[in-house]
Amino acid sequence: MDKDVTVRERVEDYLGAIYRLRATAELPVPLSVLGEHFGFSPVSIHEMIQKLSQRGWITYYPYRGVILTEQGEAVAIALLRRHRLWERFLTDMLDIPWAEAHDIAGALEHATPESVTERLSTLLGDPVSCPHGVPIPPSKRAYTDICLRHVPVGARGRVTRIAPEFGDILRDVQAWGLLPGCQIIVIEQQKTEIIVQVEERLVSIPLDSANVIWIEVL
Amino acid sequence: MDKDVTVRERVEDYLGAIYRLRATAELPVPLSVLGEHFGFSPVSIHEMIQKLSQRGWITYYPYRGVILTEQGEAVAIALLRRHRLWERFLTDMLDIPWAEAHDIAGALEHATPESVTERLSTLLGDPVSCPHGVPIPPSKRAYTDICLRHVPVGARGRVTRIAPEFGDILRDVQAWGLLPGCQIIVIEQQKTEIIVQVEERLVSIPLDSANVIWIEVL
DNA sequence: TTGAATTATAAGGTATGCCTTATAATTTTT
DNA sequence: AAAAATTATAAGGCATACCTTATAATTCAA
Repeated sequence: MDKDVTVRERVEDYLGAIYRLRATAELPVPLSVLGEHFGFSPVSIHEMIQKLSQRGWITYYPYRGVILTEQGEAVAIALLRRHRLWERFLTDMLDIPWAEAHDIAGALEHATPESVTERLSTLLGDPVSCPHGVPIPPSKRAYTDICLRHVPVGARGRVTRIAPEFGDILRDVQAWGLLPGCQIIVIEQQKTEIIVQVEERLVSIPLDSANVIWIEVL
Repeated sequence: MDKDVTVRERVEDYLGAIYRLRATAELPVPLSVLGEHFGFSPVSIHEMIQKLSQRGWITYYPYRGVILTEQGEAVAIALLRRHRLWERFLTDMLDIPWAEAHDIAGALEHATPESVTERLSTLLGDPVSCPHGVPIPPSKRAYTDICLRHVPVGARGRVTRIAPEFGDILRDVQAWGLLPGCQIIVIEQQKTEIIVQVEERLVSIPLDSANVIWIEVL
């Protein structure tokens, strides 16, 4: 991996890698997979993961791996969008071979503000796939639910999905009566947990779990 | 000045700054001028200057200032060229205001390999000045041919190569009699095609094809 | 020529992401 | 249940460009 890279770039690269590695790896993405991808030592990966977790980009499940938070995913998706658009520009308008374009896009994507991204998309005719057919993420998220952690206190909503589902989360969700479809009200948000009203009961949900429960706010 | 910047980027920025500050400052450029430009402490500037000097980018005259070596100047000029070309791209093709374009170009310029620079220049019609009329340094490209699309009307030249060769281009080129070596005169340039005289015949060439036919102007 | 201003240098500090080595905690396999 | 493998954590290091403070060398101006 590059040696000469900015802090912000590294953060983006980590988030982007986690986003893409979801496809090939299980969820959450194990640190070992990240280590292999970057070619960094397990200790270094672990260190960086701690920081990303502290800063709210990812949720870290020790001995299991990481998943992106809503914000982390937004960063990763925006990055990927910039990447694909630059790829198209380089191949379509500058006739640069795809393999080379991929690497160059990997550098340009970190130097591209939102305004340029969207105008570039327009210039290219708003393409929906990269030169090899891989989809380009749209500029705005298509789905309308947000994860429970970010539902404001007092809001009412309906559980839409549990994702990613792993470990004991399904069992917990069932115990709490939080299956998809049921209505909830967020009562209180604390340091480590969120208090939610389900039917007539109050349930206390750890933040980690709140990260994988998705709500459509009503 | 930016805080989050790569080592290589910082080196380029120093060389670029020295190059530009020659205009306003005397020669050699005093470190105090550099310090003011970057907003860094004199000690930091001095430290960096030592390193640049050791690495052969600049010559340092203690108590006087610095001048670029031949290599250092080459780096600075190439950087400036990339900068100006990105500015033109951002303003001409993406309609981004110049002030903003300047800053964005300042980021993109560090992520742009030679190949992209030259193709970008071609795409823009090999402009010779930035959006505000400041000259764009020419590339010292080894090859002397330019692509047919940018050969001025009336000019005479010889076909040097077909690149990149793809699709049916070779067949078309043969049909037109435009094989490498043959002489041509550009008669007329239209929206979608270029009229070229080959031997005694007039040939109409689509712009797409004109992009891959390279001419040495005589 | 002498004093003031500028410039150079030395010494020590911060932050960051990477490294290695060693040990502890947990999970997985036998 | 015990052994093996994986994962986490602690401790100490490296490189880099910036910082401040303090002192030495040189230039410039009176």
